[in-house]
Amino acid sequence: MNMRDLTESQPVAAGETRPIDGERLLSIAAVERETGLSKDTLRVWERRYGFPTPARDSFGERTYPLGQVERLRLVKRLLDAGWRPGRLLKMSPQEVEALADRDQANPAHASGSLASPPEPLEPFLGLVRAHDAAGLHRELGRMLSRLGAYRFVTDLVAPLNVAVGEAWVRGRLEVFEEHAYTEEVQVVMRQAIGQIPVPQSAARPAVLLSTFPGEPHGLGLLMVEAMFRLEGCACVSLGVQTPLLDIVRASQAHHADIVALGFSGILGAQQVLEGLGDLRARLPEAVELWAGGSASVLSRRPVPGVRVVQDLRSVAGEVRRWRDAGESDRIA
Amino acid sequence: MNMRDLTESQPVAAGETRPIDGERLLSIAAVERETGLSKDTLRVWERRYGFPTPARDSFGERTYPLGQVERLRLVKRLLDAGWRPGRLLKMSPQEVEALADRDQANPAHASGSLASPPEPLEPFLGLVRAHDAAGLHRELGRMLSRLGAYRFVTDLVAPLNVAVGEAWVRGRLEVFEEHAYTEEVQVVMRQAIGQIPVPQSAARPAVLLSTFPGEPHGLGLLMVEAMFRLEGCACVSLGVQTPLLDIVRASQAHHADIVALGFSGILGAQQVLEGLGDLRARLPEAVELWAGGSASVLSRRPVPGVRVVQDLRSVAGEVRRWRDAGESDRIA
DNA sequence: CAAACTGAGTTGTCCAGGACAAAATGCCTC
DNA sequence: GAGGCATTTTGTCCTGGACAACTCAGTTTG
Repeated sequence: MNMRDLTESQPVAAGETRPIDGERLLSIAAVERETGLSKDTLRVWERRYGFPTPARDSFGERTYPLGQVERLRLVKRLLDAGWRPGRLLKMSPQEVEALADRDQANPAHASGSLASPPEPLEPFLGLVRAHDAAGLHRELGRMLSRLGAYRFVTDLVAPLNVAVGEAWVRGRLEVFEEHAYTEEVQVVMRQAIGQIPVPQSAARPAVLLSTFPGEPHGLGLLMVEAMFRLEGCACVSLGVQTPLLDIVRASQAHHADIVALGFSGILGAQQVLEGLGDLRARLPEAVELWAGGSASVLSRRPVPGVRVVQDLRSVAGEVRRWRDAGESDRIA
Repeated sequence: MNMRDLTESQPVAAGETRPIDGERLLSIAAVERETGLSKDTLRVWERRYGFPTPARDSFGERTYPLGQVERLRLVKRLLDAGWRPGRLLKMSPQEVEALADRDQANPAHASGSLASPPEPLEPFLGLVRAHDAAGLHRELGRMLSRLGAYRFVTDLVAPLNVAVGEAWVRGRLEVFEEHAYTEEVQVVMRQAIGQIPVPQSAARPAVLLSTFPGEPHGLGLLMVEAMFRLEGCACVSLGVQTPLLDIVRASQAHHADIVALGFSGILGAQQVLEGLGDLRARLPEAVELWAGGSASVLSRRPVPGVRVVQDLRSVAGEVRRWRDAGESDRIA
């Protein structure tokens, strides 16, 4: 049993093809889970680009060696960074890896970041890389106390998320490191929300928060929730991945004035636009539909009747607008 | 635009087939998202059982009317409760609905619940049904203070989860109600964990917590985390849905002694067993692999080298066992 | 010179219908 | 009833074709 080989040394050795005797091979379903690439995509890549090249088991079903799965994960990462599969899959594994290392290489999505970040982020990234969960927790808690909930969210967590996301697409961070980071930040974010005074029960606007199915990123949701709470809104969060029909029902049940959805960019452009359009048509006109998050589709192609809130800081102003506008035409 | 029809009246009218002019139809991908049934399954049901019967758009692609999606959601719910599709799909919509209402109807999975629940659950279920998120939060917080973290988890949250799960399969609770409940309980659970004193940094055993991809249920994870923390273990949670390979890497990076995974029963039996076997083979022998949760596969078919922890209460004993056994053969 | 258009190439998803392992069920024996 | 064996059920995987949606480079227009 070459358990050692698989667990100990992990030199991100992409591109090995040999199905070593005794090596555990992955089914196409397993590869879908590990990489996030759909079965359809995996099959069509094989047909078109000649990669991956899974072996077949005794039933004629695809079995992927670990090395190819690693390479697929790398390709997926670059795909998310704006590269196109046709080019990546024609390159040799070495070339692809070199590409991932280069910094400004990303063809699209040139990060027009702020000139000077409001708070230094490096110490926190260092803790993530050092796998010091307790330390990260401690330091985040300290910053929350120092900055207060509002500035903690806008000046630290938001830019930190961007930095972590960028580090990830550049291969500076492993998936599990990003997971551990997200978890720790969530804990402190909930703490931050918990220390905001609870508004009176019938506070308005009443906000319903969630994400679409397939969108597992809940951190952005927590950040907006903090913003809404700081403005004295009544918030109900459904957590992530609520089916569309249930969002509609929940908005009725909770008498929501605003339905706020988060988008991280994982969902395809079409899914986002179709979903928002669909939801818009199913919600009463009086209920506002807000969409936010890092997904670039939102700003590129506006959906009628959907308010795009890119910056967390603008939530306050938008809530004020809602309240000002409301006095006249709302009766309830 | 018959927006009204779609948003206002929701008589759970299953089984209507007419594609009303102007009604928004769903693509197969959208139905997959709404129902949780895979595209393959939807197509094969259509072929075999004659339901659903989607219309086709101008490109020849399936378009599902809302009524059929509702019926599919109902069928999915009964499927999870132990019924078989062949029978459900041959029945008329009315028969299926009647089935959902009946109580002890469930053919398999007869809930062998405890004789007397330690705490009365009805008040909490009432708050869930009344969509009183703030009230639920308040009452849970009160119970946390009254019972302390340990009894809060074992005597209230755990049975409450079971009750909510049962109410859901019986159609007593909507999906969004379950989402709102889960979210609120999570908040209080994190609060509960936060009030447990932090162990010294090098505390042992070091526990890594997560779930497999496809397993989005994170509440159980929080409950075990509370149990571990109460025993003075060092916990690192990766949140839900971590790819297998990343669980392995994380366990190395965090020097985990125990990898604990949660299973809610959403994942298929095969996926669970294959995943656990695979992970077992990839983890060093010294690292223990614990599996818990409501998934029935765990108890039915044990995986060699995987410790099944069904009851939250037994975590304490198991940790003690680990510590006792450790003195002799562990060096580090 | 920017903005709008156009056409070629790329890419993910959808389709049909066949196949089969894994799981569940029913049947038979002890 | 408990335990082994045949049968049915059921989800997933297969092939290979099709095409809408998207990207991008080149061109025209205001």
